[in-house]
Amino acid sequence: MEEILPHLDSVFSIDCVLFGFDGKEVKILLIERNEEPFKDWWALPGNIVGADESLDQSAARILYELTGLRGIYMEQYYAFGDPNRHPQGRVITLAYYALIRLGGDKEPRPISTYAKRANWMPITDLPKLAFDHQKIYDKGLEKIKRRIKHQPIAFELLPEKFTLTQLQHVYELILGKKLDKRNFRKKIVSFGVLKELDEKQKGVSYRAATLYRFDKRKYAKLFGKEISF
Amino acid sequence: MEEILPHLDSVFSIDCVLFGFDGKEVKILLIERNEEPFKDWWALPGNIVGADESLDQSAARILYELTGLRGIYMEQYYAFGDPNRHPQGRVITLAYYALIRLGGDKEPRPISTYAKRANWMPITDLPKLAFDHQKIYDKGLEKIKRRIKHQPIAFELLPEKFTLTQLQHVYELILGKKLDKRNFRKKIVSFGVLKELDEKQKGVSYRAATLYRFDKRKYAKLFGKEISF
DNA sequence: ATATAGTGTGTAATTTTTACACTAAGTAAT
DNA sequence: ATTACTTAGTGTAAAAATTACACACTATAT
Repeated sequence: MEEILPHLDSVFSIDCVLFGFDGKEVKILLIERNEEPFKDWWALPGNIVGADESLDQSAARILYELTGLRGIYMEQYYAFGDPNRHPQGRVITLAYYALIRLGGDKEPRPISTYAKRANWMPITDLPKLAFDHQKIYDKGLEKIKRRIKHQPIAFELLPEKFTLTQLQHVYELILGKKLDKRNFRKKIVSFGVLKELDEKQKGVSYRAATLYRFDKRKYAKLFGKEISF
Repeated sequence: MEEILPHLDSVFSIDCVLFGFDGKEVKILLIERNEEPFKDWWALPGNIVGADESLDQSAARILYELTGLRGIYMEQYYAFGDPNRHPQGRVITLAYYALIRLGGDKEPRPISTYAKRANWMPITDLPKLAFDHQKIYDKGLEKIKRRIKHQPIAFELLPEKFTLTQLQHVYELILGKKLDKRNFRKKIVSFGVLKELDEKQKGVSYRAATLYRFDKRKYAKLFGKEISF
């Protein structure tokens, strides 16, 4: 139930944890603030929700403004609204995470006014974050860990064609633990959402691995079935 | 007559899906609106987030005002913010669900201004809901289904002392499917969070079942381990 | 005493998960 | 062309978890 009350001066924003994977490391995109409060601190990218935007649209816009990317997998995961989380007033923020394959053209653009610059930072070595952004990040990572066990979202971090070792690598980095190669392959293949290609990895100085593709059609059919690691 | 809308970027509210169980049915608490828009429609209880309230506090307040209950298990689960979800302006709402044991003194109180009355309605037979509240409810049920499979929240719907059959009943109602009695008991007991009491059910005209209690201490120790149905 | 209604229990078959190590294939250096 | 190097790719046996399934027990009511 909602009523329109005249007294509010609360601000509603969206903050994004943009997870990226470059083949080596999992990173998130942080911006260096150019404004008080927390000037010169690193922070999660975020913005006020526009008057005519849906929440998803707003999140997508923030991502687009920062990276030039569209059509990225994003998911709302938690609202943070402690009355004191923002030193200058009441700001309720809704957190989204996104999964992005890095490399090539997908570097963040040089940025708007409120940030000096943006950087992909490895999640293994993050700076102190502004506001309650550490908490927001932590919860995001937790959510994504849970999610990756049950839904095939790891593909979103990989190029269209990838090897099973790369896929396993993503799982290991996000879950923060080693997985057994044979069991991993057995399981991931058994879900039947991978399409083995007639193509091999290129440019490696050892035996080239077979490339696979995520098969969205097959996945759609399975939907509802859960997977688990 | 046209209402004059304050000039606001957005209004931020909380809506609650209060799940209750009376031993027979799973119900949710709905209010009958006494104001436009959607006057005379049934709706989820909700309210604007107060200036000095955290989100959890706000949800707890809404629940308290309606039921007089405190200390109830509540969980934030999703924000709804379609620009047109409220006919009179932009209202972003954050949804919470709660789990409540019904019976005895826990009936909803007669209500404040915006609602004529409040009623526990069985989820198997809900009326048309105001705004996008059907969507909010659907998502809440979905979340709770997932949650009940992985965390011992079903206890929140039961009295302190309960029988295994009652517990199974709750699972069946929420998951929407029958479970095997022997397997259910085997599994739920194996988690080790139930304490068998020296007491039997009373007032039944057949063999009385043993009563159990949920053991929070044991649960705290297990935490992190997931359960699954 | 008998009918009734729900309680409480075990096992075998199947499926899933886990642990574990070597050969194959390609590249690079000599 | 031989060798060294590096990662790809594969199977099996043991253990654990899940499933399917039916009947005797116990308390009450008549």
